[in-house]
Amino acid sequence: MPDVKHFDPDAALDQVMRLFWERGTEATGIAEVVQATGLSRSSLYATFGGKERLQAAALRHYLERQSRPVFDALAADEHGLPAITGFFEQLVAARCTGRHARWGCLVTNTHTGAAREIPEIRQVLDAHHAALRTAMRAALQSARERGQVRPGLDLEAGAEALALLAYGVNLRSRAGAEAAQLMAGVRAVLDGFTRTEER
Amino acid sequence: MPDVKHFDPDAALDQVMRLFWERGTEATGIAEVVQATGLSRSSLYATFGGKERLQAAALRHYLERQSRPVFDALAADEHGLPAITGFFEQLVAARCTGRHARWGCLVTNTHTGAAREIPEIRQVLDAHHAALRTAMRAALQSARERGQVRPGLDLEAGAEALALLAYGVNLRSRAGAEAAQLMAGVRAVLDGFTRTEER
DNA sequence: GTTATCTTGGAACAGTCGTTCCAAGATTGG
DNA sequence: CCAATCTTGGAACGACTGTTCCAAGATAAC
Repeated sequence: MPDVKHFDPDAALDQVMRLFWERGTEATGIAEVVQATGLSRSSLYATFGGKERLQAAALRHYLERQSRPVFDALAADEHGLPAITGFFEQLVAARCTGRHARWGCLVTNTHTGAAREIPEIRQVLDAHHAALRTAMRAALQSARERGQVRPGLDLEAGAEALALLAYGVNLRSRAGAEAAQLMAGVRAVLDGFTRTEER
Repeated sequence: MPDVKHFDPDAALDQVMRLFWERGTEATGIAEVVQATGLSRSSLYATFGGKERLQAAALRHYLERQSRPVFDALAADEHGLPAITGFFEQLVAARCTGRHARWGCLVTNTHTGAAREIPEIRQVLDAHHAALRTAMRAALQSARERGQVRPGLDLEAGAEALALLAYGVNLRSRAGAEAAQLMAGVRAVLDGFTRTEER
Protein backbone atom coordinates (compact mmCIF):
# COMPACT_ATOMS: atom_id res chain seq x y z
CA MET A 1 0.00 0.00 0.00
CA PRO A 2 2.48 2.53 -1.20
CA ASP A 3 2.40 6.26 -1.41
CA VAL A 4 2.20 7.94 -4.84
CA LYS A 5 4.27 10.80 -6.21
CA HIS A 6 3.18 14.23 -5.05
CA PHE A 7 4.04 15.84 -8.37
CA ASP A 8 3.72 15.32 -12.12
CA PRO A 9 7.00 13.87 -13.43
CA ASP A 10 6.25 15.00 -16.96
CA ALA A 11 5.62 18.60 -15.93
CA ALA A 12 8.81 18.55 -13.87
CA LEU A 13 10.79 17.19 -16.80
CA ASP A 14 9.40 19.95 -18.95
CA GLN A 15 10.79 22.55 -16.57
CA VAL A 16 14.13 20.80 -16.41
CA MET A 17 14.24 20.76 -20.20
CA ARG A 18 13.62 24.51 -20.34
CA LEU A 19 16.31 25.11 -17.73
CA PHE A 20 18.92 23.01 -19.54
CA TRP A 21 17.88 24.53 -22.84
CA GLU A 22 18.19 28.16 -21.80
CA ARG A 23 21.11 28.10 -19.40
CA GLY A 24 23.02 25.09 -20.71
CA THR A 25 23.13 21.68 -19.13
CA GLU A 26 26.69 21.80 -17.84
CA ALA A 27 26.21 25.27 -16.43
CA THR A 28 23.06 24.24 -14.56
CA GLY A 29 23.51 22.75 -11.09
CA ILE A 30 21.21 20.34 -9.31
CA ALA A 31 20.40 23.13 -6.85
CA GLU A 32 18.89 25.16 -9.68
CA VAL A 33 16.91 22.17 -10.89
CA VAL A 34 15.58 21.67 -7.38
CA GLN A 35 14.57 25.31 -7.13
CA ALA A 36 12.99 25.49 -10.59
CA THR A 37 10.96 22.32 -10.21
CA GLY A 38 10.15 22.75 -6.54
CA LEU A 39 11.02 19.10 -5.95
CA SER A 40 13.39 17.87 -3.30
CA ARG A 41 16.64 16.17 -4.15
CA SER A 42 15.15 12.87 -3.00
CA SER A 43 12.23 13.02 -5.41
CA LEU A 44 14.52 14.11 -8.21
CA TYR A 45 16.94 11.22 -7.78
CA ALA A 46 14.19 8.69 -7.09
CA THR A 47 12.37 9.67 -10.28
CA PHE A 48 15.08 10.40 -12.80
CA GLY A 49 18.32 9.08 -11.35
CA GLY A 50 21.51 11.16 -11.47
CA LYS A 51 22.27 14.14 -13.65
CA GLU A 52 23.30 12.13 -16.69
CA ARG A 53 20.03 10.25 -16.74
CA LEU A 54 18.15 13.47 -16.14
CA GLN A 55 19.94 15.12 -19.03
CA ALA A 56 19.13 12.22 -21.31
CA ALA A 57 15.48 12.31 -20.25
CA ALA A 58 15.28 16.07 -20.80
CA LEU A 59 16.87 15.65 -24.22
CA ARG A 60 14.40 12.95 -25.24
CA HIS A 61 11.61 15.15 -23.91
CA TYR A 62 12.86 18.00 -26.10
CA LEU A 63 13.01 15.78 -29.15
CA GLU A 64 9.46 14.55 -28.61
CA ARG A 65 7.82 17.80 -27.57
CA GLN A 66 9.77 20.40 -29.49
CA SER A 67 11.39 18.85 -32.53
CA ARG A 68 9.18 15.93 -33.53
CA PRO A 69 5.94 17.91 -34.04
CA VAL A 70 7.71 20.36 -36.34
CA PHE A 71 9.52 17.59 -38.20
CA ASP A 72 6.29 15.66 -38.66
CA ALA A 73 4.50 18.74 -39.95
CA LEU A 74 7.30 19.33 -42.43
CA ALA A 75 7.30 15.73 -43.62
CA ALA A 76 3.51 15.76 -44.03
CA ASP A 77 3.42 19.10 -45.86
CA GLU A 78 3.22 18.44 -49.57
CA HIS A 79 3.77 21.96 -50.81
CA GLY A 80 7.40 21.18 -51.55
CA LEU A 81 9.99 23.95 -51.38
CA PRO A 82 7.57 26.48 -49.86
CA ALA A 83 7.12 24.05 -46.98
CA ILE A 84 10.88 24.00 -46.43
CA THR A 85 11.05 27.78 -46.66
CA GLY A 86 8.24 27.95 -44.11
CA PHE A 87 10.11 25.57 -41.82
CA PHE A 88 13.17 27.80 -41.83
CA GLU A 89 11.15 31.00 -41.41
CA GLN A 90 9.51 29.43 -38.39
CA LEU A 91 12.88 28.24 -37.11
CA VAL A 92 14.64 31.56 -37.46
CA ALA A 93 11.70 33.37 -35.87
CA ALA A 94 11.66 30.97 -32.91
CA ARG A 95 15.42 31.25 -32.44
CA CYS A 96 15.61 35.03 -32.64
CA THR A 97 12.32 36.28 -31.15
CA GLY A 98 9.73 35.24 -28.60
CA ARG A 99 9.98 33.25 -25.40
CA HIS A 100 12.89 31.06 -26.48
CA ALA A 101 14.89 33.71 -28.29
CA ARG A 102 18.66 33.11 -28.16
CA TRP A 103 18.18 29.70 -26.52
CA GLY A 104 19.29 27.91 -29.66
CA CYS A 105 18.30 24.25 -29.88
CA LEU A 106 18.89 21.90 -26.97
CA VAL A 107 20.03 19.11 -29.26
CA THR A 108 22.39 21.40 -31.15
CA ASN A 109 23.77 22.77 -27.89
CA THR A 110 24.35 19.25 -26.59
CA HIS A 111 26.60 18.43 -29.55
CA THR A 112 29.46 20.43 -28.09
CA GLY A 113 29.18 19.41 -24.43
CA ALA A 114 30.96 16.62 -22.61
CA ALA A 115 27.76 14.59 -22.48
CA ARG A 116 27.97 13.88 -26.20
CA GLU A 117 30.22 10.93 -25.32
CA ILE A 118 27.57 9.22 -23.20
CA PRO A 119 25.97 6.49 -25.37
CA GLU A 120 22.45 7.19 -24.12
CA ILE A 121 22.82 10.81 -25.19
CA ARG A 122 24.74 10.23 -28.41
CA GLN A 123 21.84 8.03 -29.40
CA VAL A 124 19.37 10.91 -29.04
CA LEU A 125 21.67 13.19 -31.03
CA ASP A 126 21.78 10.70 -33.86
CA ALA A 127 18.04 10.03 -33.66
CA HIS A 128 17.38 13.75 -33.91
CA HIS A 129 19.64 14.09 -36.91
CA ALA A 130 17.99 11.14 -38.61
CA ALA A 131 14.52 12.54 -37.93
CA LEU A 132 15.46 15.95 -39.28
CA ARG A 133 17.06 14.44 -42.35
CA THR A 134 14.06 12.22 -43.01
CA ALA A 135 11.66 15.15 -42.76
CA MET A 136 13.80 17.23 -45.10
CA ARG A 137 14.07 14.33 -47.48
CA ALA A 138 10.28 13.90 -47.55
CA ALA A 139 9.75 17.60 -48.19
CA LEU A 140 12.31 17.55 -51.01
CA GLN A 141 10.55 14.53 -52.47
CA SER A 142 7.28 16.46 -52.54
CA ALA A 143 9.11 19.37 -54.13
CA ARG A 144 10.48 17.12 -56.86
CA GLU A 145 7.05 15.64 -57.55
CA ARG A 146 5.78 19.16 -58.02
CA GLY A 147 8.60 19.95 -60.41
CA GLN A 148 10.10 22.61 -58.17
CA VAL A 149 13.50 21.07 -57.81
CA ARG A 150 16.47 21.56 -60.08
CA PRO A 151 17.44 18.50 -62.12
CA GLY A 152 20.30 16.44 -60.76
CA LEU A 153 19.75 17.24 -57.10
CA ASP A 154 20.59 14.28 -54.89
CA LEU A 155 17.70 14.25 -52.42
CA GLU A 156 19.69 12.53 -49.67
CA ALA A 157 22.53 15.00 -50.04
CA GLY A 158 20.08 17.86 -50.18
CA ALA A 159 18.41 16.70 -46.99
CA GLU A 160 21.77 16.44 -45.24
CA ALA A 161 22.67 19.92 -46.43
CA LEU A 162 19.46 21.42 -45.07
CA ALA A 163 19.95 19.65 -41.76
CA LEU A 164 23.48 21.05 -41.45
CA LEU A 165 22.12 24.45 -42.37
CA ALA A 166 19.56 24.21 -39.56
CA TYR A 167 22.34 23.41 -37.08
CA GLY A 168 24.21 26.47 -38.29
CA VAL A 169 21.13 28.63 -37.75
CA ASN A 170 20.60 27.21 -34.27
CA LEU A 171 24.21 27.77 -33.36
CA ARG A 172 24.60 31.31 -34.60
CA SER A 173 21.24 32.36 -33.18
CA ARG A 174 22.44 31.50 -29.69
CA ALA A 175 25.30 33.97 -30.12
CA GLY A 176 22.96 36.75 -31.21
CA ALA A 177 22.88 36.47 -35.01
CA GLU A 178 20.37 38.63 -36.87
CA ALA A 179 17.26 36.93 -38.20
CA ALA A 180 17.50 38.66 -41.58
CA GLN A 181 21.07 37.53 -42.12
CA LEU A 182 20.24 33.93 -41.21
CA MET A 183 17.24 33.87 -43.54
CA ALA A 184 19.31 35.32 -46.36
CA GLY A 185 21.70 32.42 -45.99
CA VAL A 186 18.87 29.94 -45.96
CA ARG A 187 17.35 31.44 -49.09
CA ALA A 188 20.64 31.22 -50.94
CA VAL A 189 20.73 27.47 -50.35
CA LEU A 190 17.07 26.96 -51.16
CA ASP A 191 17.35 28.98 -54.37
CA GLY A 192 20.18 26.68 -55.36
CA PHE A 193 17.85 23.71 -55.02
CA THR A 194 15.17 25.35 -57.12
CA ARG A 195 14.54 24.60 -60.82
CA THR A 196 15.70 27.51 -62.95
CA GLU A 197 12.26 28.01 -64.50
CA GLU A 198 10.74 28.18 -61.02
CA ARG A 199 13.24 30.76 -59.88
CA MET B 1 66.02 44.30 -11.80
CA PRO B 2 63.26 41.83 -12.17
CA ASP B 3 63.14 38.16 -12.94
CA VAL B 4 61.82 36.98 -16.31
CA LYS B 5 59.26 34.28 -17.04
CA HIS B 6 60.64 30.75 -16.94
CA PHE B 7 58.36 29.60 -19.75
CA ASP B 8 57.05 30.65 -23.15
CA PRO B 9 53.57 32.15 -22.68
CA ASP B 10 52.66 31.54 -26.31
CA ALA B 11 53.57 27.86 -26.17
CA ALA B 12 51.60 27.52 -22.95
CA LEU B 13 48.59 29.21 -24.52
CA ASP B 14 48.82 26.81 -27.41
CA GLN B 15 48.52 23.87 -25.06
CA VAL B 16 45.62 25.48 -23.22
CA MET B 17 43.89 26.03 -26.55
CA ARG B 18 44.27 22.35 -27.43
CA LEU B 19 42.94 21.31 -24.05
CA PHE B 20 39.88 23.56 -24.26
CA TRP B 21 39.33 22.55 -27.86
CA GLU B 22 39.40 18.81 -27.29
CA ARG B 23 37.81 18.45 -23.88
CA GLY B 24 35.61 21.53 -23.82
CA THR B 25 36.32 24.70 -21.90
CA GLU B 26 33.65 24.30 -19.22
CA ALA B 27 34.58 20.68 -18.65
CA THR B 28 38.26 21.55 -18.20
CA GLY B 29 39.41 22.52 -14.70
CA ILE B 30 42.33 24.73 -13.80
CA ALA B 31 44.00 21.66 -12.32
CA GLU B 32 44.10 20.07 -15.78
CA VAL B 33 45.46 23.26 -17.28
CA VAL B 34 48.19 23.31 -14.66
CA GLN B 35 49.08 19.70 -15.39
CA ALA B 36 49.01 20.06 -19.18
CA THR B 37 51.10 23.22 -19.28
CA GLY B 38 53.42 22.32 -16.43
CA LEU B 39 53.01 25.81 -15.02
CA SER B 40 52.06 26.59 -11.47
CA ARG B 41 48.82 28.29 -10.59
CA SER B 42 50.75 31.45 -9.75
CA SER B 43 52.36 31.73 -13.16
CA LEU B 44 49.05 30.97 -14.82
CA TYR B 45 47.13 33.68 -13.01
CA ALA B 46 49.97 36.19 -13.23
CA THR B 47 50.23 35.71 -16.98
CA PHE B 48 46.65 35.23 -18.17
CA GLY B 49 44.40 36.24 -15.28
CA GLY B 50 41.40 34.12 -14.32
CA LYS B 51 39.68 31.42 -16.34
CA GLU B 52 37.49 33.80 -18.33
CA ARG B 53 40.48 35.78 -19.53
CA LEU B 54 42.35 32.55 -20.25
CA GLN B 55 39.42 31.26 -22.28
CA ALA B 56 39.26 34.49 -24.26
CA ALA B 57 43.00 34.36 -24.90
CA ALA B 58 42.83 30.73 -26.00
CA LEU B 59 39.94 31.55 -28.30
CA ARG B 60 41.82 34.44 -29.89
CA HIS B 61 44.83 32.17 -30.21
CA TYR B 62 42.68 29.60 -32.01
CA LEU B 63 41.31 32.21 -34.37
CA GLU B 64 44.78 33.49 -35.24
CA ARG B 65 46.60 30.18 -35.49
CA GLN B 66 43.93 27.79 -36.71
CA SER B 67 41.21 29.70 -38.52
CA ARG B 68 42.87 32.79 -39.94
CA PRO B 69 45.51 31.02 -42.07
CA VAL B 70 42.86 28.85 -43.70
CA PHE B 71 40.51 31.77 -44.21
CA ASP B 72 43.28 33.85 -45.73
CA ALA B 73 44.25 31.05 -48.06
CA LEU B 74 40.64 30.71 -49.17
CA ALA B 75 40.26 34.44 -49.75
CA ALA B 76 43.49 34.58 -51.74
CA ASP B 77 42.69 31.53 -53.86
CA GLU B 78 41.30 32.70 -57.19
CA HIS B 79 40.16 29.36 -58.52
CA GLY B 80 36.57 30.12 -57.52
CA LEU B 81 34.25 27.26 -56.65
CA PRO B 82 37.01 24.64 -56.67
CA ALA B 83 38.72 26.68 -53.97
CA ILE B 84 35.57 26.52 -51.86
CA THR B 85 35.20 22.80 -52.49
CA GLY B 86 38.82 22.38 -51.45
CA PHE B 87 38.20 24.35 -48.27
CA PHE B 88 35.36 22.05 -47.27
CA GLU B 89 37.26 18.90 -48.19
CA GLN B 90 40.09 20.08 -46.00
CA LEU B 91 37.64 20.98 -43.24
CA VAL B 92 35.80 17.67 -43.26
CA ALA B 93 39.07 15.77 -43.34
CA ALA B 94 40.44 17.74 -40.39
CA ARG B 95 37.24 17.29 -38.41
CA CYS B 96 36.87 13.55 -39.01
CA THR B 97 40.43 12.23 -39.25
CA GLY B 98 43.90 12.99 -37.97
CA ARG B 99 45.12 14.52 -34.74
CA HIS B 100 42.09 16.72 -34.14
CA ALA B 101 39.41 14.29 -35.25
CA ARG B 102 36.10 14.75 -33.44
CA TRP B 103 37.35 17.91 -31.72
CA GLY B 104 35.04 20.08 -33.80
CA CYS B 105 35.96 23.77 -33.94
CA LEU B 106 36.75 25.68 -30.75
CA VAL B 107 34.82 28.73 -31.92
CA THR B 108 31.81 26.64 -32.91
CA ASN B 109 31.92 24.80 -29.59
CA THR B 110 32.07 28.07 -27.69
CA HIS B 111 28.79 29.23 -29.26
CA THR B 112 26.78 26.96 -26.99
CA GLY B 113 28.64 27.49 -23.72
CA ALA B 114 27.90 29.93 -20.93
CA ALA B 115 30.91 32.04 -21.93
CA ARG B 116 29.13 33.25 -25.06
CA GLU B 117 27.56 35.97 -22.89
CA ILE B 118 30.93 37.43 -21.92
CA PRO B 119 31.52 40.50 -24.15
CA GLU B 120 35.21 39.74 -24.65
CA ILE B 121 34.30 36.30 -25.95
CA ARG B 122 31.21 37.25 -27.92
CA GLN B 123 33.48 39.65 -29.75
CA VAL B 124 35.78 36.83 -30.89
CA LEU B 125 32.77 34.77 -31.99
CA ASP B 126 31.53 37.62 -34.14
CA ALA B 127 35.00 38.37 -35.47
CA HIS B 128 35.37 34.73 -36.47
CA HIS B 129 32.04 34.76 -38.24
CA ALA B 130 32.90 37.97 -40.05
CA ALA B 131 36.28 36.59 -41.13
CA LEU B 132 34.73 33.36 -42.39
CA ARG B 133 32.02 35.23 -44.26
CA THR B 134 34.52 37.59 -45.81
CA ALA B 135 36.70 34.75 -47.03
CA MET B 136 33.70 32.95 -48.48
CA ARG B 137 32.52 36.14 -50.08
CA ALA B 138 35.93 36.68 -51.72
CA ALA B 139 36.02 33.14 -53.03
CA LEU B 140 32.51 33.49 -54.44
CA GLN B 141 33.56 36.74 -56.09
CA SER B 142 36.43 34.93 -57.82
CA ALA B 143 34.00 32.22 -58.85
CA ARG B 144 31.66 34.77 -60.39
CA GLU B 145 34.50 36.43 -62.29
CA ARG B 146 35.34 33.04 -63.74
CA GLY B 147 31.75 32.50 -64.77
CA GLN B 148 31.27 29.51 -62.50
CA VAL B 149 28.41 30.89 -60.49
CA ARG B 150 24.72 30.63 -61.32
CA PRO B 151 23.10 33.92 -62.29
CA GLY B 152 21.15 35.67 -59.56
CA LEU B 153 23.19 34.39 -56.65
CA ASP B 154 23.48 36.99 -53.90
CA LEU B 155 27.14 36.77 -52.95
CA GLU B 156 26.57 38.04 -49.41
CA ALA B 157 23.77 35.56 -48.83
CA GLY B 158 25.83 32.81 -50.42
CA ALA B 159 28.76 33.58 -48.12
CA GLU B 160 26.48 33.50 -45.08
CA ALA B 161 25.04 30.17 -46.23
CA LEU B 162 28.49 28.62 -46.60
CA ALA B 163 29.50 29.89 -43.18
CA LEU B 164 26.41 28.36 -41.59
CA LEU B 165 27.16 25.16 -43.45
CA ALA B 166 30.66 25.09 -42.02
CA TYR B 167 29.26 25.45 -38.50
CA GLY B 168 26.95 22.54 -39.20
CA VAL B 169 29.89 20.42 -40.33
CA ASN B 170 31.91 21.37 -37.25
CA LEU B 171 29.03 20.57 -34.96
CA ARG B 172 28.03 17.23 -36.40
CA SER B 173 31.63 16.10 -36.72
CA ARG B 174 32.07 16.44 -32.96
CA ALA B 175 29.23 13.98 -32.46
CA GLY B 176 30.79 11.43 -34.81
CA ALA B 177 29.25 12.23 -38.20
CA GLU B 178 30.64 10.42 -41.23
CA ALA B 179 32.94 12.39 -43.52
CA ALA B 180 31.21 11.14 -46.67
CA GLN B 181 27.80 12.22 -45.47
CA LEU B 182 29.07 15.67 -44.53
CA MET B 183 30.78 16.14 -47.88
CA ALA B 184 27.64 15.03 -49.72
CA GLY B 185 25.73 17.78 -47.95
CA VAL B 186 28.38 20.32 -48.79
CA ARG B 187 28.36 19.32 -52.46
CA ALA B 188 24.59 19.68 -52.66
CA VAL B 189 24.88 23.31 -51.59
CA LEU B 190 27.86 24.03 -53.81
CA ASP B 191 26.16 22.47 -56.82
CA GLY B 192 23.25 24.79 -56.19
CA PHE B 193 25.60 27.74 -56.48
CA THR B 194 27.07 26.51 -59.74
CA ARG B 195 26.10 27.77 -63.18
CA THR B 196 24.05 25.15 -65.00
CA GLU B 197 26.48 24.96 -67.91
CA GLU B 198 29.33 24.36 -65.48
CA ARG B 199 27.50 21.56 -63.76
C1' DG C 1 78.18 40.50 -4.20
C1' DT C 2 74.34 43.08 -3.07
C1' DT C 3 69.77 44.45 -3.73
C1' DA C 4 65.49 45.27 -5.78
C1' DT C 5 61.88 43.05 -8.40
C1' DC C 6 59.50 39.65 -10.48
C1' DT C 7 58.39 34.59 -10.69
C1' DT C 8 57.48 30.28 -8.81
C1' DG C 9 55.76 26.29 -5.99
C1' DG C 10 52.41 24.87 -3.08
C1' DA C 11 49.36 25.32 0.71
C1' DA C 12 44.96 27.02 1.78
C1' DC C 13 40.57 29.31 0.80
C1' DA C 14 35.46 29.47 0.64
C1' DG C 15 32.12 27.90 -2.39
C1' DT C 16 29.81 24.64 -5.31
C1' DC C 17 29.47 20.14 -7.46
C1' DG C 18 26.58 15.74 -7.71
C1' DT C 19 25.18 12.30 -4.62
C1' DT C 20 23.65 9.70 -0.47
C1' DC C 21 21.16 8.89 3.54
C1' DC C 22 17.56 8.72 7.05
C1' DA C 23 13.87 10.08 9.88
C1' DA C 24 9.33 11.99 9.22
C1' DG C 25 5.27 12.38 6.34
C1' DA C 26 1.79 10.80 3.16
C1' DT C 27 -1.01 7.46 0.97
C1' DT C 28 -3.66 3.30 0.05
C1' DG C 29 -5.35 -1.47 0.82
C1' DG C 30 -7.08 -4.11 4.42
C1' DC D 1 -7.65 2.75 12.28
C1' DC D 2 -3.90 -0.06 11.29
C1' DA D 3 0.04 -1.22 8.82
C1' DA D 4 2.90 -1.61 4.90
C1' DT D 5 5.30 0.98 1.44
C1' DC D 6 6.69 4.65 -1.04
C1' DT D 7 7.76 9.71 -1.01
C1' DT D 8 9.56 13.74 0.89
C1' DG D 9 12.42 17.33 3.28
C1' DG D 10 16.74 18.41 4.61
C1' DA D 11 21.11 17.57 6.56
C1' DA D 12 25.46 15.84 5.41
C1' DC D 13 29.02 13.88 2.33
C1' DG D 14 33.65 13.97 0.01
C1' DA D 15 35.37 15.73 -4.13
C1' DC D 16 36.19 19.28 -6.88
C1' DT D 17 35.62 24.39 -8.45
C1' DG D 18 38.34 28.83 -9.38
C1' DT D 19 41.04 31.90 -6.78
C1' DT D 20 44.24 33.95 -3.35
C1' DC D 21 48.24 34.27 -0.73
C1' DC D 22 53.00 34.05 0.85
C1' DA D 23 57.48 32.46 1.57
C1' DA D 24 61.27 30.86 -1.23
C1' DG D 25 63.75 31.10 -5.58
C1' DA D 26 65.54 33.23 -9.69
C1' DT D 27 67.12 37.03 -12.32
C1' DA D 28 69.47 41.27 -13.81
C1' DA D 29 71.26 45.95 -12.98
C1' DC D 30 74.42 48.19 -10.07
